Formats: sequence, structure tokens, C-alpha cells
Amino acid sequence: MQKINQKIIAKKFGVSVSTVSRAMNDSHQISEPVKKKINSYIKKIKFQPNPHARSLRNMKTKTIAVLVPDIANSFFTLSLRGIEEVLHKNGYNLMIFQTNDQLETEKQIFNQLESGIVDGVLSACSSNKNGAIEHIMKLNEKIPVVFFDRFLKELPIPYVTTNNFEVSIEATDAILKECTDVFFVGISEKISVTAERLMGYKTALSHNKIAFDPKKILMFEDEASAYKKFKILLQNRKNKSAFFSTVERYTMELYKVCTELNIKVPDDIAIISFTNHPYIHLFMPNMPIVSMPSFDMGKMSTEILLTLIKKKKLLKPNYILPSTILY
Amino acid sequence: MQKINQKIIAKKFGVSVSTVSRAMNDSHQISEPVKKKINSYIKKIKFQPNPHARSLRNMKTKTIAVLVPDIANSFFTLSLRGIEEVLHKNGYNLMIFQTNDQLETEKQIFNQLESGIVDGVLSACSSNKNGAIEHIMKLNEKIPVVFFDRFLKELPIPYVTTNNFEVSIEATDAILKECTDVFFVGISEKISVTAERLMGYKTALSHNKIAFDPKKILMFEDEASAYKKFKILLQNRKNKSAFFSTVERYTMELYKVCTELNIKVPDDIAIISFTNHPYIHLFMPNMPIVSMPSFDMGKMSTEILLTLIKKKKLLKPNYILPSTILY
DNA sequence: CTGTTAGCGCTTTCAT
DNA sequence: ATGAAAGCGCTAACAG
Repeated sequence: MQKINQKIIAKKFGVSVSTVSRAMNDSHQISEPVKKKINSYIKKIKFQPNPHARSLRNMKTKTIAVLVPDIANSFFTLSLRGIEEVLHKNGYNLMIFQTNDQLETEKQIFNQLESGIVDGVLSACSSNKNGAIEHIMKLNEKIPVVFFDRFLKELPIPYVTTNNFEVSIEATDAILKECTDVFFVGISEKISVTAERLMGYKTALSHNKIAFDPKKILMFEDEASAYKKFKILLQNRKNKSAFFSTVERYTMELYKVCTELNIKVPDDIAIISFTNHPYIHLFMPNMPIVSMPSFDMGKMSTEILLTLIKKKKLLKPNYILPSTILY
Repeated sequence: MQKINQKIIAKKFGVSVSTVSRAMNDSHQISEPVKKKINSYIKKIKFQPNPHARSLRNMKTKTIAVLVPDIANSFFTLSLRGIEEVLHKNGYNLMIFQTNDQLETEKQIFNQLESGIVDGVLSACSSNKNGAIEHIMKLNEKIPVVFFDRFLKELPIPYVTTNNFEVSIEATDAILKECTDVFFVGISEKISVTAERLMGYKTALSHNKIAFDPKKILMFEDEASAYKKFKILLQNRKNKSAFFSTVERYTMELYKVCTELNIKVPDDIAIISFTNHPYIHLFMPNMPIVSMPSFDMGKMSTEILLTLIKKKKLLKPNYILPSTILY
């Protein structure tokens, strides 16, 4: 396999490497005919300049990294489509990392990214204000970081998220009409969006003059523990109860338990859930859902990131795209 | 922000850059004390060598690319977990590309990969034997390519797949017990796995002495056309019919139509489908499924790829991991 | 408009 | 055991 580089091309045309380089970079410094001649040859043989040499020289990689907790979550799957679309249009590549909501994993990835393999980072981060944030700030000194979905208000890092607080009030209000005994389901208060949603839940309760009961807050680290808890709760239930779930996969577990215990949704139990699963209404036909603008959030955060990478001014650092409740 | 490199470290210790480099690469050419001293400092300040300089020098990137048609497909989501696990263990990064089953997209990605941004490629390719394969062979001259799931028998490229033919016979046999009027649902005969599954379907028909009817073969390019066709078919149906679906998302569309037309599964219609969706039985409790060993296929293909990247000998070029039917 | 040259940060050969 | 120096392929400052 014949390896090819600018030197070889230069030799072929009897010019210098810089002329080839300039042709490829569409420089104004060289004559049109030469430029055209070289470029048409380059196109013909499909020559691509060595990206490492270019990166080494330019300190640019034309690649960005995305950190998500879980690629299987429909919200992130859809966001990734939006992200990909924008990147592709701009000639950027995408590197995807899963954190599984492990702070240690996240830290490790952030550290790794400091080596310079990417030009920017999109992060739906697991960190919280109390926890470690140094890794984020440290990376952000080198390359731009943009949060999407999850974010940290305290940090001077742009973010694109949704109106978690408001839509959670609305969601809780809606379900309170069915039943006043509402459980809140989440992952951890440490996650920004969960905290906001919980706040919305509490606010709605207070609007409706319902006492807040800490026992109604259910936070789970994994599906298995969610399942177990739901099973116990529903086996021992006395009155109709309701669930406001902020985690798609836990909603699935809840529904699984309902099926097993032959509990009918929405007659015996009321559920409202955050989800972007395209077929959710096939399994849970009557469940109202909170649908996030995943695709647009992905697109917008990527556009912001690219703006920062190009060192252009941001019109606004933060964007909040509204979610909608579908009944 | 103070940028750091081997030169700076060398200066700090009053040694040369090559000594630092050798220390970092654990060379036997330098004394233990010096090596230890330098490395402990490097660890302390978490210095990471510039990956582009390294790649440029070594022609290695420690990154591999994965091409999948659709990241949202549960099979690929799970495979990616397996892939990630192996890569992570070996200090490799992952670049994910979606082809959306577009040959043009695939070609473009393959071309792009020729520039040398990755050390190897894992591909669930959309190409077919009749179509263009030059882009695959061309890339494979430069870096190793391994197929997973979809493959091209004709090419000298290792693959990891499942027993599509056999399990499709089994699946068709199973559904034939319910009903002899079986439709086959797929994407395109051009895709290797679809061709194999179709062959299994035909074989089972012939075993059962049922005439093959080309009208029973339903191939769709997207969800919308699948939906439309299913709707027409089921609205006009006379007898009980059955479907052997090889595409998860089309199964969802089929089920959607059933719900809309109030057709009961499995009483009014029999369905068996390939899927790895973790919650599939929540919506379709009684539907038998063909479950692929996604995670293991991802792991194994990655191990093969890494073996090739290290230029080691492969024990066996091709692996077929069996799928299982869950009733 | 074009060529020469230096240098991005690293590894490795060659010399000591 | 260590250092000097070359060079991976590219871009850009400088010179003409």
C-alpha cells in the first residue's frame, strides 16, 4: 500500500509542500490555476491529510466528546441524533462515553480528555455541587465544556436544559387530580435535574395543600432495587397510590411490578413519567408522559459548543427548552 | 494555563527528553531510580503525553471506530456495552458512527477513517456482496476491520455473528404451529443477516410442506412504510395470520397497528420477533422472541479486533454465537 | 505568488 | 545509562 502525503504530491507537481498545503487550505496566497490543479488531483486520489500531524500543528482535532450516563436511555439516544446532525454538518467527529452515573468514571474520562483528544466536551454530568467539580473546571481551562440536560448552575459553564421545575409542577398537579398519595421516583438528589424536579413536586404539593412526606421520595441506584421497593410498596398498598417518575427505566420496573401484581394502570394506580421512548404508549397507553425536547437539546448544545470552539461570542450562555406533557 | 510536555519535565530533572520518554514507556535502557523518580512526578501532576504527537510518531491512536446502523436498536445498544467494556480494559477509546443503513453514509465514513483517526474498525455494515465493497477492502489494507452481526462471507474479513439461519428455522417452525400464513418482515435482502434469516424462513416452510409465497416477504426502508403496509394488511385480513419479524422497530409498528385495530396478540395474530429490548415482554407479554447474545458479540468482536491491531494471530477468524428463542 | 525553514511533541536510532 | 538529533506530516512565519 502506497502511502501518500503532501511531500509526494508536491514532488509530482514540481512544487513545494507549502504550496500543496496552501492549496488544500484554500489559501489566497497562491494562484488559482495551481490551486485548482492540485486540488483536483487530491480529490481524484481522495487524499486526506494526516489528522495527527494536523492536530499536532493546529492543536485542533475536529472531534468532540459526549458524556452521557446511559446510551440506552431514550432521551440520550435522541439527543445523540441531534448532536450528530450538527457535528456532521460541520465536519466534526463524535466520541461517546458512558458514565453509568459513576462519578469516578466521569472523573477518569475528564482527565483523559485533558490530553487533547477532542476540541470540546458535551456533558450530561453526574457531578454535583457538593461533590468534586475540579475535574470539570480543570478541563474547561483547556477546552470548552457545555452541559446538556444535567448541569451545575454554580459553574461558569453554559448549559442547555429543560424547564424541569415548571414541568414537574405541572406533572404533579396533573397526577394529584387522580390521587393525592404521590410518590416521587428519581436517581439522586445530587443530580441537578432530579433536584429541580423534586422541587417542582414539592411546590405542587404545597400549592395543593398536601403535606410533604419524605417517605414518598424514592431514589434508586439501579433497576433491581427499584423493582424490589416497588414490589414491596404495591404488595402492601391499601389505597390507590400515584407515582411521578423522573426515570424512564424505573417506570418500566414499576410497570413490570404492576403487571405481575395485576394492578391496572391507570385504574388502580396513577403514573406519570419522564420519557422519550418512541413506543411508550404501546405498553402504557393511558399514561401521561413528560416529553423532553431531546433532539433539539442535543442540537442546541452542540451549536453552543461549536461556537465556543470557534472562539466566537455566545449570545446567551444558557438555554432552557420546554418539555411538554402528553396526556 | 501552564502547558506541559516532556521537554519541561526533562528540564525540571536536568535530563533529556529522551530519558523522560523512556521513563514513560518503561524502557529498560534507563536506570530504575531515574525512571521511578520521573514517573512518580508524572503521576503526581497527572501529565499525559500529547496523543497527536504520539499518534504521528507511532501511527497508532488507541481509538477504534464502531459503525452501527442505528444506535437506538436494543441489539446495538447492548453490543456497545460489551465493546466498551473490552476497550476500556485495554485503554482504548471509542468512536461511534451511525449509518442509518445508508450505503452512501457508510462509504463516506469508511473513507474518512482512511485518514488514520483510528486503529481499527468494528462494522455492522450495510453493504452487500453485489454492491460496493471497495471502500471496505481499501480501508482494510490500512487498518484491521472486523464485522459484527452483519458481515460479508465473501470477504477475507473476520466476523462475529449469530446463527441466523438455524434460529430462523426454529422461529418459523415455532410460529407455524400457531398459523401457517406467515409473513416475513425485514429491511432488505441485501443485508447479510436478513438474507440468512429469510433462508431459514424458507427452509422451515419447505420442511413443513408449505408453499413459499413471495407476497409474504415484507421489506421496509423505514417505520412509516412498515406501518402503512401493516395497516392495510391487517385491515383486510380474512384469516389469522402470523409474522416473523427480524426488525425490532417494525415489530413495534406492527404491534401499534394491532392495538389500533384492536387485534389481540397472540389470539388474533401470531408474532415472533428478533429483539433484545429489555422490557419487550411488558408490552407483548406472550410474544416469543429471538434474543441475540448482543453483549457477548460486542465483546468478542472487540477482542478479535484488538488481536488484529496487535498483529497477533487469530485462532479462528469467524465466530457464531447462538441466539435463543424465549417463549 | 512561491519556496525555505522552523517547529508542534513525541519516539527511536545512533553515538557516546 | 544517557543525550543529541532526526523525523513522523503538517502549517505558517519569513524571505524573496
